[in-house]
Amino acid sequence: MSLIDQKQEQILEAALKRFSHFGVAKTTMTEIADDLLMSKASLYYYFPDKTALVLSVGENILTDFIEKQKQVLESSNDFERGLKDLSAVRIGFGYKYFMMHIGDGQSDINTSDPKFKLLLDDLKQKEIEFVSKYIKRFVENGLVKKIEIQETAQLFIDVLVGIWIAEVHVRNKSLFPSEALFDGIKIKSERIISIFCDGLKRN
Amino acid sequence: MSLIDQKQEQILEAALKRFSHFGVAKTTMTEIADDLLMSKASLYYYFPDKTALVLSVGENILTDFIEKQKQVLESSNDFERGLKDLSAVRIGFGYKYFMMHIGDGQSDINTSDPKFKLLLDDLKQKEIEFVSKYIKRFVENGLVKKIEIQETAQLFIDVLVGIWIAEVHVRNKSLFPSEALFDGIKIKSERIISIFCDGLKRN
DNA sequence: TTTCTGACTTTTTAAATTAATTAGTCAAAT
DNA sequence: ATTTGACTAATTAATTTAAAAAGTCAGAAA
Repeated sequence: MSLIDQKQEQILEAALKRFSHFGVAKTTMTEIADDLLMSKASLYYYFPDKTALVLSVGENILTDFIEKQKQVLESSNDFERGLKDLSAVRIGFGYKYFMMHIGDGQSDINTSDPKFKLLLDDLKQKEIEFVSKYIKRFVENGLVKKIEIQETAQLFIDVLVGIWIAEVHVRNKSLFPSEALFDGIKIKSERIISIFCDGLKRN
Repeated sequence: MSLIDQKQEQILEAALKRFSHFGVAKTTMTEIADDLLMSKASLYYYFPDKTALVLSVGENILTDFIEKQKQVLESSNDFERGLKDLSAVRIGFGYKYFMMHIGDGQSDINTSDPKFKLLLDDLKQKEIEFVSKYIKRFVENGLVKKIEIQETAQLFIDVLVGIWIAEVHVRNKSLFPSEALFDGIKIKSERIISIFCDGLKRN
């Protein structure tokens, strides 16, 4: 890894800490520079602007997010268990990066920026991809009905997102999320997953 | 119906028109009075303040909302069809009264007002009640598994609300809802309802 | 030559001030 | 008992001002 890459890594790390704690809007470039004992101007030597930095941090998180979800599904042989574990991973990430409000509308991040749109579209596409792949395995297994796999995968994710947003948006009036909120999301998600899986079972 | 009640009805009617069209915040008491060719002071003779008027309109809508949903379920003998029709009623209301943003967070209405909370809590309770009653019929029929009925009813509603909010909140960037948005909600809701029903079917 | 910085300018956001609108009241009239 | 014009009080919107943050650059340090 080149020296310049190393420096960028350090910056990304420092930025991530602040972003995930305080959100993007409440984090200034000066603060990040100070954390690293460097000048703000140096920061701008490694990243052309704040957006690029945010985007880079976002990419890292989403790559990790996708990877963890893939792993969980690939290592699961129990259809329902796998989807519940997937849900747990998603909720874990949501909790960890809650302050960044990635892709939930009330975002710090300028979601209208086409670069962010691209990132989120890519996320969505990949999610549908690996969930589809997972479902396909169990269809071929004969454990799951022959269904429109892509549509079902999409629907599954939509339902998880729906429960997430509904809970955060409607119940969570207190700006900061509580443990209880996430527990609630987890329980509800698992319940619907159970029924969902039963609904897909081959009779 | 007494004269005073008649006047109140007229006012409620005029208020509803404005509210559902422009939202509560963008409707002034003067406008409502003008629509009725009466003075604002007269309005205040019949309603103590704007909140009371809004609350009264809200009550009417929610009563109607509950009633229509009940009817649909009571007159259905096909489990899945009934729930899909229920969904259609809900989406219809959501479309009609979208500008009022009833109970979706970004509300015009001061949802922290305990009187509104009461109204929405009551709605929720009644919804769980009639969906539970509906499910119970089919459990007793033997067409649906023996399950935790109340929890399942609640979950069902949560899923519909989730899909609704997720679509409106994430996809609908354009303040005003499009027909396409509601079509999307309808399609997704119906898909998940199908799987949901299959998941609850007795084998 | 590559990396870094202090001092700077520009842009954005927040706070304070002012103006306009709206909610709500009331004495008097119908 | 009901209605209203003329009023005040409270909220909201627009404008201005001040502060903070983003972003630049000539030149120093490695």
